[in-house]
Amino acid sequence: MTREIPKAYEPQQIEQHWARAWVEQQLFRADPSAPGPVFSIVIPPPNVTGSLHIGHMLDHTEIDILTRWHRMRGFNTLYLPGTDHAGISTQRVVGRKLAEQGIDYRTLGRDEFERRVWKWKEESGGTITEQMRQIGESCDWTRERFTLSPELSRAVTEVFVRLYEEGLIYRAHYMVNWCPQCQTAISDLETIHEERRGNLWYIRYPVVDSSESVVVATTRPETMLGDTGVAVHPEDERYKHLIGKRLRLPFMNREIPIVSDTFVDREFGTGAVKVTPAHDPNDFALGKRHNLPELDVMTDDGHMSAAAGPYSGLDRFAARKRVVEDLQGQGLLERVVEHTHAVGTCERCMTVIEPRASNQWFCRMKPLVEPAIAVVESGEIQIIPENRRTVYFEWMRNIRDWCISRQLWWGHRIPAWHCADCAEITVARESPAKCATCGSSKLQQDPDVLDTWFSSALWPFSTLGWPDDTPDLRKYYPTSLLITGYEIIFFWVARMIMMGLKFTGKVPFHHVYMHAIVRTADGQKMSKSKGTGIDPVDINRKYGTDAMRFTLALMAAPGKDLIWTEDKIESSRNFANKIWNAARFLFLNLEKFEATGVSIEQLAAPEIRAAAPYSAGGDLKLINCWIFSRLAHVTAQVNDSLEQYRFHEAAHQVYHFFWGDFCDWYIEWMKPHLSDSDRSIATAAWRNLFAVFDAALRLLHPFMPFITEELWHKLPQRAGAKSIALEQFPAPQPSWIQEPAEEQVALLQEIIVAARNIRAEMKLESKRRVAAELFTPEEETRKLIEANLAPVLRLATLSNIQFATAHLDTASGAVRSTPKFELRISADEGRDLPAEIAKLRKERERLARDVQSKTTRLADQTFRNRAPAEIVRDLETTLAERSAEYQQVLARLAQLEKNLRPSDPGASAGALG
RNA sequence: GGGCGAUUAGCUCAGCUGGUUAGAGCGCUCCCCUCACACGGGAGAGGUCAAAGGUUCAAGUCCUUUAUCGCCCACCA
Repeated sequence: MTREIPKAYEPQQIEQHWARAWVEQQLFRADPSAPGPVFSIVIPPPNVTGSLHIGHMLDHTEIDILTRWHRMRGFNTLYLPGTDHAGISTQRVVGRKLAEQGIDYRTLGRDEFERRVWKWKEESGGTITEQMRQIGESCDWTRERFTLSPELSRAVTEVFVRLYEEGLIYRAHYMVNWCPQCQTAISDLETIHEERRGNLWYIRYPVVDSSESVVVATTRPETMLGDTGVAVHPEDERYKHLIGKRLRLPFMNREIPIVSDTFVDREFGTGAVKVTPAHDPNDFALGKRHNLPELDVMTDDGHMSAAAGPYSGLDRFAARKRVVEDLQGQGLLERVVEHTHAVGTCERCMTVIEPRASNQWFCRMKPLVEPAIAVVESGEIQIIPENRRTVYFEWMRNIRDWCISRQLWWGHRIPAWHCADCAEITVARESPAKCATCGSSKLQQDPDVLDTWFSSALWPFSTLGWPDDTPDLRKYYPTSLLITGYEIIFFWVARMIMMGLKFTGKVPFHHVYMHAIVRTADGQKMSKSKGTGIDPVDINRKYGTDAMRFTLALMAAPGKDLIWTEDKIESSRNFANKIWNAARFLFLNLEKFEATGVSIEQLAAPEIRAAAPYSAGGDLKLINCWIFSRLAHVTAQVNDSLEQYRFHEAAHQVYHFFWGDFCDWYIEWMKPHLSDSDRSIATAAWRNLFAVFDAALRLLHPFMPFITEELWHKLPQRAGAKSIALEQFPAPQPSWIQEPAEEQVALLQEIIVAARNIRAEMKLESKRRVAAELFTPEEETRKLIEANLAPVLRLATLSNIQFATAHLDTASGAVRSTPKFELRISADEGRDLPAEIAKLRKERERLARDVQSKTTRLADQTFRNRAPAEIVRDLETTLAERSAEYQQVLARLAQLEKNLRPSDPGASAGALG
């Protein structure tokens, strides 16, 4: 048999092959009738027109790790993929495309435009899901969903109608955030407040039939054209006498009243505030209280309307400039003061939003909030990390009604019809034939569509077939977990909880894991618009998907933002290469072994499949006990870490197990035995090696699905099996954990490292075997070393070890010691005495400090009285050990210094004296 | 204006419920292209845990204050 395995891991073809195979075989198709506990998760649906960026990769990686991990542990697992129609975002993208072709989308008309967007969706909407397939996410593609599909639209309509019937959805004339660029209302959450430097203009309004005047301060002088009043505080002595009088509004020749309202802050500006009910939320409320008329002086696209008189037709910012100039010209501008204040901008296009009173649909939130708070308080929904709960509660308790209508064409059309005859509204699931109030058939559907987040709020149950009672819904709802970024806790998470409780009576998920944000090296948030996004597909081509996944996992400590740098993925790429080469070692040597006449069938014996350890004798027994014990430990730790969403811990654990324990120690230790002339030993060694490797691959699989799948299929014992993804995650027996074996191997490792350390210091030729002497205070230790002499000698490159009966000195060689042993390598040439002395001195200082502090500590009566007895006892033991070590070091140092420079006054021993 | 978080090795970060000598990756130094891997092996150097107080027998870990830097929320013109 020939196995051609390239020297370096080349992920490209392998990944593509498996990505395709997994989808084609429908490997991850969920079966609601299958047994096992349920693990279900719905994807946070990305924008259909988007493409994956590294930020997506983080939650997709986390989701996929957990999904694969659960699946391998026997859960009935569903990972449901899908996309969001992303109203404003998509409409803007397509609008821009059309504009590039010289087409103004408005001239196409609504139906045609919608057709174009659907076409666009068909053409490019697959990008993101194709990327997901490429990176091997283990979703059930047969259950892919789209928020604007007929099925999900049906759920949206159902929810809207029910909420309307309960009076939770209403239509009202109210202040909204208007984006003049997108020409639609947007919600509070979709506006971004930016601190901007501006001015506070002080404008004088003359009092009618009087020589007096009132000065108001404003940041937006152009809105004065829409002023319908001026307000002062009722207790303000400066203005008390003017309350009820009228002012003449410059330019507009309109008389407006002075009203009193406690809302006014006497300290700010002049204590008199102009009131523009149509263009400011506070003024809107104030205007309502005082029956001031609304006067909208702007158009949908942010220009001054006919109501703005002489300024009609001007852009709002041009109008501001002109108004200020004209005020100045008429001597009505008192003064101008610099003033920084928060300006609301549209999150999509960054245009300054215009607060505007208009007719919109709203969803009443208060009645939905209470139960949604309760389930988080009770822990029925657990938010991780916990400190995000506060933010959630805070927002929920101060929630305001949600403006759900958008003046767009792309989205779920509001199922409401206006009657031309009686002006009443009919809300219905199906297009009604006549008006519910007057029976007229002159009905026209409301032109608005719903906020994208309205359908997103239903995602966990609409994707499973709601409002029908489907097997999927029964089996997989509530979902187990939601993983998403903390930036959408309000947009999405909170609303899903409210809607889930309202319409299914159940929470939509039990856990919410909020991950952090991926940033660039200079701390910027990754985003395409800023050009700081990194295309994961490029990264994957260069380093491999597994490397990227592993890198993200290594960085993903809960609640911490992570910074993406290229060197990190290099290190993960190297790890993949390490795995590859460990496999290469196994397979290449297996060929040689096979040549000696042992068949693969023998290796593929059932006990390997069960990963039965300890089948060999001699020193093999210890090392095998050790590696299986390590495996058991690490598996337990990985399970524990993943249980708590501590991905970084889990990733570190598998990394060090594979690279450190398995490659550096186990394989190195086992090498000679794999070709032992005693065939039973060799076979046993191979069996154990393959068993560990097999388990290690399964342990690694959730993190690095591609390379593990590829290598796993090359394992002789796995010939013909379908996929590692469907195999069992390592489930070690408790009996595999053997603390004594772990301690014993750790001690042998220490001896080997000590020897290597001396060799390095002496600059011995790397292959030259030298003799060593060893003193151990305990007979047990000596026996252990004798029993494992061959591997110790080999790994430490020693020719032999002679056991000493007394403490070792440094006279004839360099010594390394721990409380359990002292090791000396004697050499005539190559000793670096100054280096040894430097090292010992440092050791001396360290020990002196340590002994000192421990002595002081133990002398403290309060410590002895209050600390747990165990702590005191431990400390006494360590102190005894340290003191002994310290004495040894002093003695050795004295010797060395005498040898080197007997007359050197700096060579005196002992800091403690 | 509220709230949350960060400050640990040259760099990027771990360090959960306080208890031996504070860890990792990268970088750095030295040795080695040893028949899996130079995307490698071996051995090292490097930290008064932002500052000051406090709680405690014991603090990187808990509390307070300060400094610096982030983020989120917020209708005061």
